[in-house]
Amino acid sequence: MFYICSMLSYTEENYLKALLKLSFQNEDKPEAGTNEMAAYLGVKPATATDMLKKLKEKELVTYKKYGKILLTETGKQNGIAILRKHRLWETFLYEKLDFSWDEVHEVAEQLEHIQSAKLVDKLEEFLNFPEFDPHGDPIPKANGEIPSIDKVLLSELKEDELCKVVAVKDTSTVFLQYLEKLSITIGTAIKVLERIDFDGSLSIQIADEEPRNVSMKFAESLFVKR
Amino acid sequence: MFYICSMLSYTEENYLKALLKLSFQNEDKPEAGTNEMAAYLGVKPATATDMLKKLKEKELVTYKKYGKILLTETGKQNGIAILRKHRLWETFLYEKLDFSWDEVHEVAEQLEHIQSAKLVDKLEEFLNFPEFDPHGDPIPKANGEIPSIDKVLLSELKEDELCKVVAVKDTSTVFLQYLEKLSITIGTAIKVLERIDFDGSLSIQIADEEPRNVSMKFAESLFVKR
DNA sequence: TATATTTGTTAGACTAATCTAACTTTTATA
DNA sequence: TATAAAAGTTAGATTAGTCTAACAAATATA
Repeated sequence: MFYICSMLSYTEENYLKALLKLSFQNEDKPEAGTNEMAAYLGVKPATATDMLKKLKEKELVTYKKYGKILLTETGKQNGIAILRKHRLWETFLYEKLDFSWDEVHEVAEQLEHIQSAKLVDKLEEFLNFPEFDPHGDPIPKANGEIPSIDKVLLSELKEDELCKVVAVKDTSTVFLQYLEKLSITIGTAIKVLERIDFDGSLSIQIADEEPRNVSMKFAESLFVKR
Repeated sequence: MFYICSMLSYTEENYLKALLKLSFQNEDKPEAGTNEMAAYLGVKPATATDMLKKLKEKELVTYKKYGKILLTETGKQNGIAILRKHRLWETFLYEKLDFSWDEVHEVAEQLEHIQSAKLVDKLEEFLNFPEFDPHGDPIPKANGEIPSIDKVLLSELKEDELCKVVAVKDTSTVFLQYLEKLSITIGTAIKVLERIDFDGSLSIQIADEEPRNVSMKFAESLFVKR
């Protein structure tokens, strides 16, 4: 039962991670299409086709011509290992090196490809076995387990409900910087004061501040816990 | 006066670093030959020739057919920037993640290629602006300056001289593990008790321990300060 | 100094990852 | 259901880094 193969290229690792992320996005059916993959990775569909054939050869994905792509168990475990590294490095950058919320991703994209089992495990220990990264996403354990947490979108709450921010759904720089401007971070308390049916926007109270209105798009980008 | 170009490939960076290291080795004339480079990098001479042409195009080295290779000022500054990253990461691994003396190099070889000016500077700050890495080698500053230190080889000392270990010349695993076995680390005090002319070996006292004999090869692999 | 040895270069080929352009299959829709 | 649109594939080319084998230049040595 040894799933993690270390002889993957930088690029192969990225394809596996992309596939894993896409499978999280479409929870019900964790498959992806060639164009979807290509768009996600910023390459042309032709390129993705070639790579997918290669990953199939290595038994990391199941795939046949014109069909959907699915990770095999081995492919999934390898993807999870990369995600684990990514999120541990993000946590390191944020907590130890004072990187801001929106700066960590880009550097972690590079760091996640460093090959050293010892490094990952020591880093995890150094960070005190964190369960969630700076964006609130769960950090897979060494055995591949992924911590889970109850969370709903802010947009799902009813009037007068109280909650705490647990994660961001949208990790774009522009959204993260907006959150920073609003002093919203993981753990911030929010109360829904009013729901505006007209456009789906919400009037909310952030911590103890003055009420403020946020758009439906905003409310659909933030995960909270009731 | 901006020397550091960030558009260097992983491989190009390695060639620059190798050239820099070779130039330290032959202090008097900091040039290198094609075969020397190739051997150092573990590639064939033909490969090195191609790469050197490319580096010449980019004005990182001066080089002409059948001639010696020399770093330009830009090439040197880029090499120093990589060395800086390498040694800072080694320090991080050793001090914060409990890696041993002989484990840090391999992982730092990978980490040194991460591209992020902010990361390097923040890491340096996090480590409290160390001047020397775990092997006692100087860590270049952000401006390219390299801290210097008085050091001589243990083999140069006379009988009855006292010294402290400041760096290792040989960083091979087998030597580092031997040092660990002898409880020698940076800062350890050593007294030369006797020089054996026959084979250049020394009788030394390490800290407060019992006298012990070490070979000439050993004494020529350790840097100390009187 | 003539020749052998060492050092370095060139030419041609390979692999991984990418592209474009043309083609094929699947799916959606009129 | 016929056809247009979307999705996916193939073929052929490109680039970076590497190799081997054959060759050329420089250096060492008899």
